[in-house]
Amino acid sequence: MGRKPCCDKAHTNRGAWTKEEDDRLIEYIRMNGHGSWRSLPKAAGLLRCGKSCRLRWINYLRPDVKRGNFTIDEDELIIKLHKLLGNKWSLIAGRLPGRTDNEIKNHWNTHIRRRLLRGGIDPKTHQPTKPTTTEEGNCSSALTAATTDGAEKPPQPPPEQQPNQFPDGEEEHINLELTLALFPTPSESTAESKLRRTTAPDGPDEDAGACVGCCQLRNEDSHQCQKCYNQVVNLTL
DNA sequence: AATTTTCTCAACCGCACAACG
DNA sequence: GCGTTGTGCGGTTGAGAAAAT
Repeated sequence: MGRKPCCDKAHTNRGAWTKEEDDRLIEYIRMNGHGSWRSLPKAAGLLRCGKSCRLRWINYLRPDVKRGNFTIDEDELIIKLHKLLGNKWSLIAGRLPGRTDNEIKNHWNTHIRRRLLRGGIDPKTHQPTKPTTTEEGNCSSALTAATTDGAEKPPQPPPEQQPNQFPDGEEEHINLELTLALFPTPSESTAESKLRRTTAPDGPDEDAGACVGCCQLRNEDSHQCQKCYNQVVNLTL
């Protein structure tokens, strides 16, 4: 017995999508919604695996996908979120409207990671790979300093305008604007229902935090989740 | 101009997890 | 509680583009 494969590889197209396939997928989802990804390819007349359709839609065809280069601000936000969340690309993507987890993951691996290494920062721990000054050890400055393959370096704002700089070693808190859906709708993904953005004007509880491990709302004095012992991050900053 | 090397990123793969019967 | 199914996530691959020689 065992589980059926997600698709019949012998009868599915693989590799790059054609314009015709894209059009067909867009048209089908526009008319019917995606519904069950598994049954979508057949219904849409595509010789593709449901997973492949989903990926193509989410990463490329969705109308709200932002294409093009990442801005310095986006890079810095990615670094900060990565420091906080690790390789939770989908959560990081949730904080960058129009960016997909795959795009951010690629950007991290091909650009940011390398820049951090060049700047003497370990991209896994976000700590200096060797003893450095405070300034050198700052991920953001490492990012911009290491962008320097010469002319690539962007103009720097004056020090007082540098975003998210926390002198004196003060702990950095960034606005995650996270909230929890207690009663997720069926259409929401699991991760989305656990940790999703909010536009609620009143915002979350002043003392609330979210565990980066189990994604549960925590209203605890401690900075450690009592359930899974992961870090609890502030929701209000 | 031709060839080789490096880089980028779309797509695939396998696993984990939740939902359901 | 267990097995099956569907979905989503993170790691990895490989084709094509760009740069270097």
